[in-house]
Amino acid sequence: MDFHLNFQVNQKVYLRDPEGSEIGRKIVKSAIDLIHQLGFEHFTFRKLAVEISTTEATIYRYFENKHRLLLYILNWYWSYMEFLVMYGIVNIKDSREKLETVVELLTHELPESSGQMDYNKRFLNQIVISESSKVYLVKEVEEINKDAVFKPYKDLCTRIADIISEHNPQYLYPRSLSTTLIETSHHQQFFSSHLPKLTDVGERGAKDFTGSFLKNLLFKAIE
Amino acid sequence: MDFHLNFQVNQKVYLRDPEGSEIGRKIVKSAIDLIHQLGFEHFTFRKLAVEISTTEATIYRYFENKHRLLLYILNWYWSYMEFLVMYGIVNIKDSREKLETVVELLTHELPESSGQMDYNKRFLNQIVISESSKVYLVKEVEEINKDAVFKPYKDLCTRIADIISEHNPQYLYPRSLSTTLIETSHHQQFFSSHLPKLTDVGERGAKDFTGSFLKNLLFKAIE
DNA sequence: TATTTTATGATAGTATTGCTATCGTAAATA
DNA sequence: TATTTACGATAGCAATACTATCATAAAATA
Repeated sequence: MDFHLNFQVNQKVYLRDPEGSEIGRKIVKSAIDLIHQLGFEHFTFRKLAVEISTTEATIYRYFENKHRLLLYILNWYWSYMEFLVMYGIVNIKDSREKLETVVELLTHELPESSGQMDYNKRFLNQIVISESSKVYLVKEVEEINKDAVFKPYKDLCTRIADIISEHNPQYLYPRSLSTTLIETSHHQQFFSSHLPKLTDVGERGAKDFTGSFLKNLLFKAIE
Repeated sequence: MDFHLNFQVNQKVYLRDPEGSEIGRKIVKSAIDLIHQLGFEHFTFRKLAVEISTTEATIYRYFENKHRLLLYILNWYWSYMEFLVMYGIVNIKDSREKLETVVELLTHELPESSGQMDYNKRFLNQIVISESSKVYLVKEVEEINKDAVFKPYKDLCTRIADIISEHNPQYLYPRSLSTTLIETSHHQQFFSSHLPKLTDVGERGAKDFTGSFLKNLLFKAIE
């Protein structure tokens, strides 16, 4: 049996659905490669256009600007992560075990899905770690938020918060703890790799270390 | 008695010391106002030059680019915060009380220092919340780090980590918990103000809420 | 006091970025 | 077959991110 994973990204994020055409899919796929390679600040539509042998004009027909393209990529990631969380905890009865699974998912490489969505998962993971906060840490955040473009992030937050509340209905900060897990998984991984003195990573790998730290933090907070 | 608070920012951050001239001080002061007003992405040296009636060339003689100027502002903030932490816990014996003081400092407005450094503290606080991660979340982070320009952040991290270890010498992640407190104080305040559904803020103010959440998180983690 | 250094302003210029507009053509659709 | 549409090609423009040069005023030094 073969099945498709299809995450419908909010229409407000794009001008023309990139999933709907060969070139659209190439834009997103190559954008992931190029943002990973150059960093978001040095990434431009012109460079992307050269990379995939098309023109800036074509890319602008799909996305208003590079911020929206990054938002598209992150929406896809957040939706995928929510799916992985739901898929990962199905059949698990113990809420503690569910939360352990969540932390593992947040701190380890994305699985190579068998589907046709052949984004480079390692690059995507790096982008989430290094660039994701740039989509909301902008002056226009509230204006942007009106289009519900952060819904996938909020949904993921809610999903994890629900498991936290299931484990401890008395805990007062399930949503904040949920976003703290997500954001902390990013910056602890980033610091572990690039500014290790800001962490206690030692000789361990960034992902394992971050996983241990987060589990400790999480369970102490709610148990 | 009157005394000067003077934080010597690492020389690698600037080309010419802005503290050493009238126009240099005006550059930093107005940069804080303008970055707060426009957001870092929309902030440019040209706009700053117009604002203080000078030329781009003059500003470029002080700072290589706007990233370095932001780094200067944050170095000043981190040094000031380290001072406030040291000053705030002096004479306190109880390590728990010390940590409570730290969280208060991290989540509340900076005091208007009596000194001559008349940066707008409210704006500075907002900049730290919204823009600080942009100085390290860049592709060139390791190259930049070689100039020790993150030392004030690391010093602040160490200072808080030391108090954590004082309170609980067995705790395994004092530095990571320290950076998590700092970073979480930023994004929980940001989310509380702009994307409140990602938090449990309710009717409370962003700062009080974040303070409560962080204290709960911190003491559960180490006690 | 004379002289040199230094800081700034004025002006110019260049490459890149971010974005819009127009037009022709090929492919898909009606 | 007619018509819509998607894309490529090309042009262009305002803003950004710088760099360079030169004159002058002020400050430091001889």
